[in-house]
Amino acid sequence: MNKITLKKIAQVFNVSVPTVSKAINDSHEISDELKAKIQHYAKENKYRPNKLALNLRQKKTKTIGVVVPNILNYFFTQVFSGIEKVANERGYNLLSCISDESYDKEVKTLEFLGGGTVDGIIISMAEETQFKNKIDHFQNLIDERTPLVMFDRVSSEIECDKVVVDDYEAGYKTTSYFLSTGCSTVAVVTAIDHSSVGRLRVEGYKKALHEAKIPYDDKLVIRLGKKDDLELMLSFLLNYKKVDAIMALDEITAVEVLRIVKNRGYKVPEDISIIGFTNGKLSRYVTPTLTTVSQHGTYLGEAAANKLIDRMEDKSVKEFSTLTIKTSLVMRNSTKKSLDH
Amino acid sequence: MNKITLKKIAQVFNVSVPTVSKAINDSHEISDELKAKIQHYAKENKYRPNKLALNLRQKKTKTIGVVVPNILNYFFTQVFSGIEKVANERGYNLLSCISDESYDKEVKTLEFLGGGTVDGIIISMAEETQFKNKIDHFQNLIDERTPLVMFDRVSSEIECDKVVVDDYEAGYKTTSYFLSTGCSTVAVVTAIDHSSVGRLRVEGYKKALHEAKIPYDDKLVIRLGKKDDLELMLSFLLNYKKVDAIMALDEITAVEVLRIVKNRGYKVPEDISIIGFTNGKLSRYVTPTLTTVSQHGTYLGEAAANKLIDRMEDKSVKEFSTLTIKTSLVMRNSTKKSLDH
DNA sequence: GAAAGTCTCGAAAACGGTTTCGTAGAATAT
DNA sequence: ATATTCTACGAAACCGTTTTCGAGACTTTC
Repeated sequence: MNKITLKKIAQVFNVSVPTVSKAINDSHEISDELKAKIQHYAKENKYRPNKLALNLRQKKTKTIGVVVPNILNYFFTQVFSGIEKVANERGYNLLSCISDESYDKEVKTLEFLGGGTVDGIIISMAEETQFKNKIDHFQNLIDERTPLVMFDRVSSEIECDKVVVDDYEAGYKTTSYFLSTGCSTVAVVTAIDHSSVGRLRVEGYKKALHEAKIPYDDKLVIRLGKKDDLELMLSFLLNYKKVDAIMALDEITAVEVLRIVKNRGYKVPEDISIIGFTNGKLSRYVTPTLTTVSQHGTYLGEAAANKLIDRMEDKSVKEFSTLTIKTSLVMRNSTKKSLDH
Repeated sequence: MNKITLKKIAQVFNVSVPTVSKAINDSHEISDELKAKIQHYAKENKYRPNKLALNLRQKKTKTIGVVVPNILNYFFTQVFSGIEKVANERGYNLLSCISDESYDKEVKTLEFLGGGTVDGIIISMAEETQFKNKIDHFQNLIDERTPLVMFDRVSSEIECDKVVVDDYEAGYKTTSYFLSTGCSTVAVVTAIDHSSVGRLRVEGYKKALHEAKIPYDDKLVIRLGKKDDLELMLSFLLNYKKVDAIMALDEITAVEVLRIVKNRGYKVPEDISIIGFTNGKLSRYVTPTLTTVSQHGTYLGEAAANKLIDRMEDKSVKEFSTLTIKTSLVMRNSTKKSLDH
């Protein structure tokens, strides 16, 4: 009373397994009469070939594994939908996993995906992994010859294809924009200072300050740990100096900063301008709506998927490459108009 | 230069494949000396057993397929994390897919998951599937004897385990609460009127009205299609009658309603109270913060996963059952205080 | 009427493992 | 010295499928 297989059908008709296989696949080798009988029986009994056996035989699964750190982040859902679009178009299935920002889960997930389950993997590193800088599990994948594409949160020590956001330029562009609207004291709030992404944004910020001949003041950069209280740290900041612009390195932080700043009686953007990273839904619905940095997640996802599939399908050993995607500012109401022009 | 297999190792040491297998699995049948050599070589060359082969042999994958309609909906991400928690605890992997509310994708996804790829499936129907009421693909799964648990958006025509939210009671409770705060004209905005979930909430709404001896007025229920303009329909509603409470059946709609109502000069909750379904992030960050119906997604996910694993592991044919989970109101600032008590 | 083609099927091998069973030789017991 | 038990490995079967090849039966051809 278990699942139906070729063998069972073969027994029913008293023929061999290969014959049934060929009949079902409409091979010319089998007589029309027998084919008709077998096909009818197969349909009747809802025969479905066993995927595992098929994949084992063909040595491929037509499936891509995608590992994202979390799905509460709008950027990742965007990337994901980009990957999905391309995968669909090019005939691949997606097996998506969430590392939940945890190193252990990431390791377990990659162990699961490796060893034949998928043909290739697209991944963005978990926060904890970047923090610990443990990358053996990626190297294992490479050693196993599983094609790998890393995106956004990548490791420079792993040799593979990569797609990243130009976070350095984003930090630069955002800061410059603040300055062009007449702001002079730009602060940064980051909850991701241990990540390459966060650091690059701050580097860009420094560059913009430098160009404008504004001295860099480390006290203007709030680095939030897991248990730090944003409200408290922000009040220190506001007491420390008359800040008139804040760049928040993720969406939730941006929205929180907005709320706190408003609560304390500041007008946004008249007193303080705010720009948040990740152009998600929250930013569109808060009051005032937030100007954000769009990382073009969908496009990034598409690029990553194409890179991976290209490599999976073309075995010719090309050099690994890194694609850098520019960001753009989405203007809304938490910033003033630029004075330039 | 391809992946390393037992056969390759066997050739190196000039032994048989089973011997290598046993050596690697530390069987007592193999001499310590040979085991040491083989294990060392395997480690050195990063041997990893092929998952497909293993799964084919054991006839199980220790993997659960999860299909959610979308991940932009906070409720589903909650359910997902609940499923993940239990799956982890009980030693199962998760293979998560997104149907993107599309019938075709759902069919393709289930075809992918069926046929041995996973041991069991947890799914919530895509919007389009519910609309078209096509359920053959579910029946196929059942016929294949793949254990199936449906949650939230379920089909009454499919016989399987189910976990649902008590949407009827939720609609009732929400409406009753409005009335208890002194509201008298409660409207409903639904973008999901073709789904069982949406309809049940409206039924609950009707029951509450009936109990309060308020006649049901169909004009107070706005049913949004894909292309309908909420702003326009809402302005008709507000012109039609002096509405003082609005129940919105999903989070985005709730937030939109809030924005539109505020724009038109109404005070929330003084002039109009609002309650939204799905207790997500948006509701916490808009101004004023939104009172919402929490569907306890995480708990639901845990329950669904436990139900599925129980069935997968215990072959004794139990009756299918449906678990109904109660909602609760999360009080915030878009509603007035209850006059009761 | 023999040679050469079709047609239609089955046997065997392959994918990469695990498991059951058999067995040769060594070690132990009697 | 013979019977018995270990020890340490290999053979074979198996999971479910596809593919290559071979072969019998029947047709066609000259």
